[in-house]
Amino acid sequence: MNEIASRRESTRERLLDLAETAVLQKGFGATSIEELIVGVGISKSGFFYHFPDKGELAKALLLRYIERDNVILDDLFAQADALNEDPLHGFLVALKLFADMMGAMTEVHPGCMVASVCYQEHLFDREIHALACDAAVGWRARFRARLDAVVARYPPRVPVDLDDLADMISVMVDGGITISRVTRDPALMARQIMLYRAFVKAVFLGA
Amino acid sequence: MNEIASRRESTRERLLDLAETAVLQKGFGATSIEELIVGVGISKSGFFYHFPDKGELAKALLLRYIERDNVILDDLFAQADALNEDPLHGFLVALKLFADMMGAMTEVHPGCMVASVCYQEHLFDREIHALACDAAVGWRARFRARLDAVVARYPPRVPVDLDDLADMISVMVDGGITISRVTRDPALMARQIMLYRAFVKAVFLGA
DNA sequence: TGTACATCAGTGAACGCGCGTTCACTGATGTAC
DNA sequence: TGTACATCAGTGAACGCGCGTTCACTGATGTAC
Repeated sequence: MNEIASRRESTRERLLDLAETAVLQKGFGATSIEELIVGVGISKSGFFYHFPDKGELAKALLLRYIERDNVILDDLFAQADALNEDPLHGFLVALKLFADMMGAMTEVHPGCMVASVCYQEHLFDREIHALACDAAVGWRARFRARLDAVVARYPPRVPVDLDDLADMISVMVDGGITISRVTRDPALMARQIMLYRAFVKAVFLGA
Repeated sequence: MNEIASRRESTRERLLDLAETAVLQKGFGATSIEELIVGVGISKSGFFYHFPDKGELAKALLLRYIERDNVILDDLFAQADALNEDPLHGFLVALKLFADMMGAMTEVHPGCMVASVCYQEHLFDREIHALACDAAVGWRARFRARLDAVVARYPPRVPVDLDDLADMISVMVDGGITISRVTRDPALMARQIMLYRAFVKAVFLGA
C-alpha cells in the first residue's frame, strides 16, 4: 500500500496482466512463459519464483478473472438497483447496462477466461475445472436470485425453468464471444445481450 | 466406391476421424501428430504424405466439419418440412428436432470445430479464419431465410432484427457447448435450444 | 501376354528448436537483540 | 546503533523431452504398348 508498490505494479501482477491478454487471444497452450518474461523484463527463473509451474499460472489467472467478473457484475447491479425499485425493471436496466458495456469494447471481443481454460485443455487437473464449474454455478445462482424476485411480482407468461433462464445469460455471453470473434463483429455481442433482454421482457411482460 | 474402399475407411479419413474427436476434446494445439499416427497405425512420415503440414490438417478438419454440419441441418429441415406446411410451425418443429438430437448425446458435449479452431489460435492463417467466418455467415443466411418466410405470414410482436435472431441460434449452440462442458451437464444444451424456441414462439405468436 | 514405367501409400532415420523445469546461487531489504 | 540472520525477488546456466518437419528411399498396384 505504500507509494512505490502502488505506483509500480508488482511483477507478479504484470505477469498475470500480460498472460491474461495473451491467453484470451490465443489460448493457454499457445501462450509461452518466454513471451511473458520478455514482456515483463525478468528471467525465466524469475517466473518460476512467482509460479511453481505453468498450471499454477492458469489457476491464478482463472481465480483473478472470476473475482473481477463478480466485482463488475456487483457494480452493475448496484447501479441498476439505484435507479430502480421494481425487480423486473432493475433487471432489464442491468441488462441494458451490460449490453452497453460490451458494446463499448471496440476491439474484437477477447475470449472468456473460463471458456479459454476449459474449452481446449484436458491438460488441466480437476482443480481448475472445479474452479470454472463453481464460477458457472455462481453466475446461475446470481441471476436465479434476481429472477426469483421478478417472478414474485410478475407471473411468467411463458413456461420457463428459472435456472435455465439464468444459465441463458452465460450461454449468450460465451456464445456471443465466439461468434463475434469468428465474424469479427465486436458489436454482435451487445445485440445478442439485447435479444436476451427482449426475451426476458416477453416472458414477464408479454409480447 | 469399390468394395474394399467402402469396407475399410481410407487412412486419411481415419486420421481425420481421430483428429476430430481429439481436437474437439482438447483443442488443436494439444492434439499431437504422434497420437494420431499411433491411433491409426502408420509412421509419422505417413502422416505427412496425407497432409503437407499440420495447418493443412486443420483446414481439412474444418472443411469436413462444416460440410457435415450442413448436411445434418439440411436433413433436419427436410424432416420438419415434410411434417409441416406452415413456415413458423416447420421452424419450431425443426428446433424441437434439433434439441432432441442434442439431448440424445449422452456424453458431455464435445466442442464445436469452428470455435475450437478459432477460439484459441492466432496461430492460424487468415485462410482458416475465413473458412470459419464463411461458416458462421452461412448459418446466418440459412436461418435468416427461414425467418423471412415466417415473417411474411406472422408479423413479429417484438421488434427484433432478423439477422440477429438468426445469429442467436449459433450463439446458443456455441455458448451451450461451453457451459454444458464446464458444468458437465450434457442436457443443458437441449434445454437452452428449447429456450431459443420459446423466444421465437413468443416473437411470432406472442407470450 | 510380357515388359517398362508411373503412381500410390507409405517407411525410417535424423533434424533442430522451443518449451517447461531445475538448481545452486545472489544482492537488496527487513527484523531481532 | 551495530551486527547477525532471514526473507524477498530474483539471476544464469543447463536439462531433457517432444514436437513438427525433411528427405531419401521402397514395395505394391495400375497403366501403356
